Parts: sequence; C-alpha cells; structure tokens
Amino acid sequence: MKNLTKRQEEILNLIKTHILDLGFPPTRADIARSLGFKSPNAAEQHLRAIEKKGFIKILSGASRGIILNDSENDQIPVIGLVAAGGPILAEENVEKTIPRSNNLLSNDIDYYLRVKGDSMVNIGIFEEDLIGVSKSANTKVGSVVVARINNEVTVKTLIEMSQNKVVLRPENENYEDIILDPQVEEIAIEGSCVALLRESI
Amino acid sequence: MKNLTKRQEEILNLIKTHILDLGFPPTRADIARSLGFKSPNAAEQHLRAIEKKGFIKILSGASRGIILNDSENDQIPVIGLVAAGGPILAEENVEKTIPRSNNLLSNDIDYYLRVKGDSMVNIGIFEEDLIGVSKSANTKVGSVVVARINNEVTVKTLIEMSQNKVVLRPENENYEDIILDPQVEEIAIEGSCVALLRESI
DNA sequence: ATTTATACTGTAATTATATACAGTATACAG
DNA sequence: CTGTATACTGTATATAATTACAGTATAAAT
Repeated sequence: MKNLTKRQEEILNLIKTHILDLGFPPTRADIARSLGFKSPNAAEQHLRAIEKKGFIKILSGASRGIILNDSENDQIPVIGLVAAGGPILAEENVEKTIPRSNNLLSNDIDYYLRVKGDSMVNIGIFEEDLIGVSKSANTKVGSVVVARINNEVTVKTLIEMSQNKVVLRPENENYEDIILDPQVEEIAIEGSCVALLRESI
Repeated sequence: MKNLTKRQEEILNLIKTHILDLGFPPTRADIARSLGFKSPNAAEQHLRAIEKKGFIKILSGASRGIILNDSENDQIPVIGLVAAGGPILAEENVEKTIPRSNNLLSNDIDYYLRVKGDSMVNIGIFEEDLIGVSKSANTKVGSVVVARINNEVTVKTLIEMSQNKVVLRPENENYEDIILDPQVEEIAIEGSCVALLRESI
C-alpha cells in the first residue's frame, strides 16, 4: 500500500471524521466544501487516487459509497505463546486480534500478550491475563516490561539497567531476581506493560 | 422512547446491518428492495415513524442521512463510588462510559465497577481496577459477585447462599468472612464479575 | 524529453435519492 | 364512529450526488 500525499491524507481523515460524526461518509461536494475546493471534481479525483493506493473503495453509482479499507489497522493482535527465536509479532504467535477501542484502554497498546506462569501474581498479573504492551512507552526502573532473554520472552519488573547489569524481578516471593550481564547474555526490552485485561474471573 | 413495531424493528435492524456491512446507511430504495416493498415511500414512512419514536434521526436533504440514536446502548457505564442508598447505575455514580466492543471482552457486561480497597488482592483484583459486571450471568457458589449489604456495595466471593445464611469471602487474609442472615440484613446480589480491566500497571 | 502523478477549476449530464401527494386497507383507542 | 397508528402501492418531481469531459499548472520519474 503506497503512501498517501499530505493532501490525500487530509481527505482520508476528513472522511473518517465525517463517519465518526454523522455515521456516513461525505459526498464529493461535502469534501470540496470542507477543503475549499471550488469543484466537486477535485474531491472525486483525490478519491480515485486514494482508492488506487488501496486506502478506500469507491462503490460506483452509490451516493456516499466510500468504504474505508483500514479495518486491519484497527485491530490489536493478541500474542499467545511466543515461538523461540522469531519476533513477538510474527504471525504464528497471533492468537487472535481485537478491535482497538479508543476510550477503553490506553491508546498506545501495540499488542496484547497472554501471561504464562505465576511469576507476577503479587502485582495482580495472573496466568492467562492479557497484558497490553506498548513498544514506545518509555521504560524506566520500576516499569513492568516485556523482556527477551536469549530468545525467550518474559514479563518482569525492571529493577536495574546499566551497561553491564540488568536486573529483572518476578513479583512472587517464590522466584529470585534475574540478574544478567547484557554483554554476555542477549537481552532486549520489547516494551512496557501499560494495561491488563482478564477475560474471566 | 416508545416501542417499535415488529416491522419497524426489522427496518432498524436492516439499517444497522447495512452500516455494519458497508459503512453507511441504506437509501429508501435499498430498504424497499430488501424488504420487498414496491414503493420507496413505504420505507420513507417507516423511517418517519421510527424517527418519531426516537430511534433514529433523519437529516433532511442528505442522501442516506439516517443517524442511529443508540449510541447510549453501545456505551458501557463505568461506575465509580456508589452513593449509598440509590441504585448502582444511578447517573451520579457514572464516572464515564466506554464503547462496547464485541470481541474485546465478554459481551454481557452491564457495567464496569471501579474497585475500592484491597480485599480481593489474592485473586488479582486490585484497587482502581475496573470489574466487568454482568447482571444476568448466573451467580453460583464460588463466583465473584457484586453484593449490596445494607445499602453498601461490595465485591466478594460468594461462598454460601441459603435462606438464612449468606457468606461472602474477601480474598485477603487480613479480612474475615462476612456472614449474614438475609432475614435480618438487607442483602442483594447485584451481579457477577466476568472480566477485569486495569488501565495502568 | 516525455510520461505520470499531483492538485486543482469549470461545466454539464445522468442517475440516485429524498420526498411530496394521492390512495387503499386494517386495527386499535377514546 | 371518528381519529390515529400501522402498513403499504403508485406516481411524480425537485434536488442531491456521481461522474464524464475539457482544461491549467507544477513536480517528480523514466
């Protein structure tokens, strides 16, 4: 899917806003009016370009017949067991996807990760819970993070992180702190946990 | 809001389905075609009736200008502190509402209740968590329930419930079981907890 | 150097759509 | 028994909306 130009993006956003506000797409004339075009044909041609790039579908003959093609963008993957080695978001790890809902939980969730084991029960993270993970949220000491240690993915609290020492703490007195030397072990912080979903109590 | 007739409901559902399928409402002709009317005016008059009953709004002059008036139905209230005495869902208790999202969590959530206190930490229910409550889900022994005891709302595990004894258990060793006689105390089970949301970790 | 994409104006025709008006028929309420 | 709601047919028309055609102009790609 090719990139949209600035103007095309503006029009796509206008369509989305119109749908959000009124529940149906705008007409060519609506678009022209909103953006100050003097001809509805300007809108028409933009729509054609946007369709050609795959962002919308135009139903010929139907008034307001603009269908958005961004349903995938609106889905958040739920990651089950992470196959060792590959990236977390690899398709084989995706258990299902759930629609993003702006107001429900923090918006910057990149994926949900299904929790395995009981190493975080003390802070209320239980087996089978879904953790909302943000790749961009800044991880600081004290954050609950998704870490990859030698190709295995785990959820722990980040206690210390320096050039030659990383400490990850399970929140369960039955487990010991994981102390690692990043110069020896392969370790990466994949993201921060920003939300939690439990589908059954 | 008056009740719709069977036929009117059929038309309202058609509109909803059309929007779900294509992203915009049907025309009068679309409706007539779908239901076998020979005149678009049949659809028009049904729409007027449905509007009069408050279920939709018709924008005059706009093609497909049908706005659904069921945004409230699609919002789940989030209940903060429950004022003593009144019903849980009383407006003054509603902190905000969040859009219902079919696939995200169990669909039969009637409201979310913000958890106060630490009486359920052992099963991973923490202060400030949002509990998804279903009024209709059958509550059995072992369920986590929302109970109202003498006008105070609380979340506990239901341990026993008979004609002369109700036992509610906090899931925290610092608290004692609550043992009540329903013939003396006023006690009602408001619903079952079927899901959990945590907005920050 | 020529094509292709972007970004519009301006006009106009065709078709899609809302909507008015005139009926028919049934059922229910006051 | 008269009004009002429901549930349509059938025709017609104004207007809403798509969309074709003919241009102008600029920038990037081949």
